[in-house]
Amino acid sequence: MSNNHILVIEDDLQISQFLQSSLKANGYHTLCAHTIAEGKRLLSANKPALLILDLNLPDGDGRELISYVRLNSDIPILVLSARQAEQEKVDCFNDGADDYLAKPFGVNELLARVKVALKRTAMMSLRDDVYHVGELTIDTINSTVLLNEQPVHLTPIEFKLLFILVTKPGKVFTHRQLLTDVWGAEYVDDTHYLRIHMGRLRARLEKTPATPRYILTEAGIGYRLTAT
Amino acid sequence: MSNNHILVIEDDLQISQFLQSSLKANGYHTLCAHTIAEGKRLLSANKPALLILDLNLPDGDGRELISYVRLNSDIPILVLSARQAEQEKVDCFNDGADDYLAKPFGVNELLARVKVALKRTAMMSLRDDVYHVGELTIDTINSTVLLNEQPVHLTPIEFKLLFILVTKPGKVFTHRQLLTDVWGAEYVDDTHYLRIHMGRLRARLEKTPATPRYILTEAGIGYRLTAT
DNA sequence: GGCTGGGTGTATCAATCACATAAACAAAAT
DNA sequence: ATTTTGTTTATGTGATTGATACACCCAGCC
Repeated sequence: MSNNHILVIEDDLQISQFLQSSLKANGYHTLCAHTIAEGKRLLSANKPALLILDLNLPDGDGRELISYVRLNSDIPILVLSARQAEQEKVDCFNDGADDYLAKPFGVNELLARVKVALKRTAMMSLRDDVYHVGELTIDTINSTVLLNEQPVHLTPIEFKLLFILVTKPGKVFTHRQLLTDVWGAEYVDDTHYLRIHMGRLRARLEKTPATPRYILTEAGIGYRLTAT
Repeated sequence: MSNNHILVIEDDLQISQFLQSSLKANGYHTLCAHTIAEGKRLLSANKPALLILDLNLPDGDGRELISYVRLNSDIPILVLSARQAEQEKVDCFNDGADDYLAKPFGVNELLARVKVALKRTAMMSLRDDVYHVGELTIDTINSTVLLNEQPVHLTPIEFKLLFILVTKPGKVFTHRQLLTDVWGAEYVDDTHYLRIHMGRLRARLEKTPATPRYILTEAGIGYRLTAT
C-alpha cells in the first residue's frame, strides 16, 4: 500500500540536500527527484506519504504535476516556491495543493507543516482493523476474510481490491483509482484486469455472482461495496 | 452534527468585518466573536465547520484556545497573526492548528486556504458535493441520485446533464452549452439529442413528466433546473 | 375555423458499448 | 510444485445510445 516516505522534488541541489537532511534528522524517510519526469516515476514506484514540490523545475511547471497527481491520489502536496505572488498560491490550491510555503522559509515551520499534513492523513486513514459488511468479516491485520464465520481464501490482488473497497463502504472507486492503487499508474487503461479479478472475487464472496450483494458495479465509473 | 458555519474570532473590528464580508461573498455562513470567552460559547453552541482565529485577543492568548478546542474537536483551525516569528508558528502547529497565516495576507489566499481545509473535512466525512433540490439529492462524487430517499439510476449522459444543471440551479443553460459539454463541440446543432435525453431524465425524475417540476424547458434557449 | 411551421416531447427499433464470464496457457511468484 | 497472475480470444447479455418517425402545442395567418 502507501509507503511512509516523503518525496522531495526540488532541482536546487543545495536546498534539496538541506531538506533531506532536516527531514531525516526528524525521523522521516525521504526520496528525492530533481525533475518532473523523475518525480512521476518515483511517485508511482514508491507511493510516498507526502510530496514536497518546488514549483520551479527544469522540465516543466510544477503545477502541471499537481494536477497530474490529483488524477489518482489524495496524497498531501506541500508546494515550495520562490515567488510570493498571491495568484500563484491560489492557483496551486485550486489545482489541489494542500499547503504553500514561500521561500525563504524556516525549516522548523516546514517541519511543523509536514507534521500537520501527515497527522491529518493518519487521522483520515485511522481505519478499523476489522470490518463487517453483511455476512462478511474482513480482518485487515491478518488479511483474512470470513463469510458466515467460514474463512474464505483470497489471493493478494483479490484482497487488495476488497481492502480498498471496504475502507469506504458505499463509496464508488473509479476504475482509474483501483487500477493505479493495485497495479500501478501505467495500467490505467486495462479495465479488463479489473473485470477479471472482480469476477474472481465475486466467485469467492457471492452466493450468486450474477446478482452480487456486496461488490456492485457502477457502469462506466467503477465499483463499490454495499454500504452497511 | 456539525454545522456549516465558519467562526471568526478576531478582536480588530475592521479586519473582522472584512473577513466576514469576504467569506459571505463566497457563499459561507459566518459567526463572529471578539474574545476567547465569546468564542468558546459560540463553539459549543454552534459547532462550526471551521475556525479562523486571531492570536492576539483581549482576554488571553489564542494558543490557549487552540489546545482547548483540541480537547474535544477535530475542527480545522486557521490561525491569523500579526507576528511573523517562526517559533510562534511552530508552537501553534504543535498545539493543533491546521494552518497559519501571517498578516498582512491577501483575501484570496485566505479563501483558498479555507476552501482546502473544508474540502479536506468533506473528504474525511465522505459526504462531498451533495446538492439538494426539492426531493432530489444529487451526490456528484459518488454519482448517485436520490428521489425521496430512494436511489434513482441514471445513465452516464443523464447524470452529466443533471450535473451541469444542478451546479447552478435556476440558471438557464443553452442548448449549445449543454451539447458541447456533454457531447463535444461538433454536436452543437444536434438539439434533438438533448430533447431525447432530457426526456429520459424526466421519465426518471418526474412523477408527471408532462408537467415537469425539476427540469424546465426554456423554449428556443435551453433548459434549467428549478431554483430551490 | 383550418392551415402552416417551428420548437418540442416521445415511442420504437437497431447499433453499439460495457460488462461478466469462460477458457487456455505462459510467466511469475511462493 | 503449486498457486497466482498476465495476457489473449471469444461469447453472451443487458444497458445505453443514436436514428427515425410521429404526435403535440401554440403562434400567426389566410
